[in-house]
Amino acid sequence: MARSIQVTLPDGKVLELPEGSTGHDVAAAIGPGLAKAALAAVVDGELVDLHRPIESDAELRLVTARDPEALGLLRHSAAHVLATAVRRLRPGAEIGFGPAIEEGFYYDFGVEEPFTPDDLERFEEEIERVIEADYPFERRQVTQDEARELFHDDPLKLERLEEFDEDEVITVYRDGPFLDLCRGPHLPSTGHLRHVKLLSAAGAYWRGDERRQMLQRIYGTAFFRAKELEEHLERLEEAKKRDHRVLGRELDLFTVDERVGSGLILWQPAGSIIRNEIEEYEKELILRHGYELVYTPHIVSEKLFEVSGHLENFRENMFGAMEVEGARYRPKPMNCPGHICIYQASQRSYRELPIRYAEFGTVYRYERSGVLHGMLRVRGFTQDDAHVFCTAEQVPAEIEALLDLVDEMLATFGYPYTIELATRPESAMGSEEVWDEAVATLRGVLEERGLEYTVDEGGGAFYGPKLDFKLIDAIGRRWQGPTVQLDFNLPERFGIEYIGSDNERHRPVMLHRVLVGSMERFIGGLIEHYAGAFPLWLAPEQVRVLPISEQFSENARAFVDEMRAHGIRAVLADRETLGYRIREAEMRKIPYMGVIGEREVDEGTVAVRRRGSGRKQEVMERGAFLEQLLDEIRGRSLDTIPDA
RNA sequence: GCUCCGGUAGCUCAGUGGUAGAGCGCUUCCUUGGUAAGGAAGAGGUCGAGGGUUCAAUUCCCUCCCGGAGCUCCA
Repeated sequence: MARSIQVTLPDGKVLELPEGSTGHDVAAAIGPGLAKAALAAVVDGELVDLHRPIESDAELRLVTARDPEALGLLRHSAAHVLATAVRRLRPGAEIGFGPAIEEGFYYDFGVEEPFTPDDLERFEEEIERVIEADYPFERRQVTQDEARELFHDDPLKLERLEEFDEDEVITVYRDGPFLDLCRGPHLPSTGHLRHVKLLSAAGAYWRGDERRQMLQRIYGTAFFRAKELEEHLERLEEAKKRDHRVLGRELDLFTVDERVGSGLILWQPAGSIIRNEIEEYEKELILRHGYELVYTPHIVSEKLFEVSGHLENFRENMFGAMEVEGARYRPKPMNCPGHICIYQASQRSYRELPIRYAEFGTVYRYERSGVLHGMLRVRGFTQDDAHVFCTAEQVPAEIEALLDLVDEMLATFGYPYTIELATRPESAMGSEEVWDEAVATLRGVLEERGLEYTVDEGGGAFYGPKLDFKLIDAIGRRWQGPTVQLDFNLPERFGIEYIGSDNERHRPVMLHRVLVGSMERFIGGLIEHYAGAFPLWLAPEQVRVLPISEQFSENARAFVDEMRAHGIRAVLADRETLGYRIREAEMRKIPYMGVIGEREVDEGTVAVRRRGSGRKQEVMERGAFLEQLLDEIRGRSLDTIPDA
């Protein structure tokens, strides 16, 4: 007779079951509905298979499709089922890794011939068959020797096996014909899978190492409900429609030209308006916050980068040197050394601190051709860079001020955000005490403000901890936003000093910070965030005035001129039919159309049609409309963003 | 940089071993239109670049350039 064990459920209820009972038994003991819905169990905090025997008294929670763990489980199992299908159709395929990832899953295969889109379709069909067969996922613990035998035909798995420690548990999972080295856990059987979709195939290095074999990776995703999969696919479609490269061309915002070079952005007039508005806004913002504007050159003597250490640490990202009269110059990859030189142009007193230098500094970095991507990843870009020199005591106040700045700025663009605190990495410079103190300072400011944040343990740069702000865009994607970085390195290297109240030399603390990061990346992201429909203050063309027929052109032109005199970017369009012009203006995502016909001329009004609002329109006094525009522009209102 | 896919008119794309097409856009003319495409005519291409095979290459082969999906890396 087996001994019995006590299983404590989340509601505190205790079940008495025979030793070796499984999560499934627990579910069955509670009710048949749950027995059907249960997918896995959390036993003493560990997520395990539903059919894993429970050896001793334990706390247990059952996982169903509704629990947050379930989706990962589903996708991991989907990866195995994909591999099952691929192995059936391509028996020779070597299997690599196949994890669940944020949006789905992937599996890497070593194959002679890369996969084609047709292959993906065939794999999807085969996946359906594997699901229908409803193979149970069977877990088995094996010895190193057994494992080697089982995977003797799978060199990639054998390599992975070598990395196991003596006492480490090795488990394999089987679903039907397919066996994989895997920690698990999995769904009870392949029949629990539903709504699996393969999305793409591309090369990926074995273990992410470019010196190793190139595998073929298949990406897919899976959901419990058809509707969720549908929505996910729609989101992908939506993202494609918002692609800043497509909108950038359609709206004439920016271009690249191979005669200029890869990764180098040419800002067309419409894009330049957006950039200029943002720069003007930010200048106003930071001058209000006590920054001073500086300018530094684009090319700099290489010696400066020897002092700064960039030549040592950042060389592979720097453009090559050019020689002038025997001296070597480099396009600058960062602005900090220049700002430090400005700091050092005179002797500094503690009375001057904090000193905050800001520059829209254009930097050039060599990026491998394969990583370039529209405006998001380029070789030349302009940072809204600033460096704060202050005393250690001033750091908390500086961080506080920065939090205000970030908050104000991100609200202006309509981005919610999250905060990450990155702490000391393995190879850090400076003593542990200095780091601990700095991290504690950052943490203290965040906590005093009651701000939520996550900690990226060991995610700091070698020279200091940082705060990262992540933006969340209109379709829920996360983007790198503002960062603040403490720097223990450059002040040392350059020997920066100030004279304290004690008349002694002291080393100031240096903060690096960016708000938008790079104009290119930020505006690229902004194009996608707004789907090209910029709020009025940023819109390259703010109002298009449409006379109903050419006989009203003159009257309409006068109104356009009046608006222009007030700094409003208004344009007259009187060529084609009214319907045509309205369509054109909608497609150009122009915030306002002003229609002028006989009635409007007689009454001195304008029929205002707002972007995206269809036939709804409002006939307004022209002066009132103009005032409304100016208010909306001055307030940098987000009102004209269509609902995402 | 690597793997795979691609490059034909300003844009989106069709097509072929015998030097090329559509839609949109552009130009001109007609139309003077009340809320998402009025009509007609026309211009526009060294079919990414170079080399090779061939009587003949935009088409087949090679190299390079550029772009895309990823890998790795980052603002």
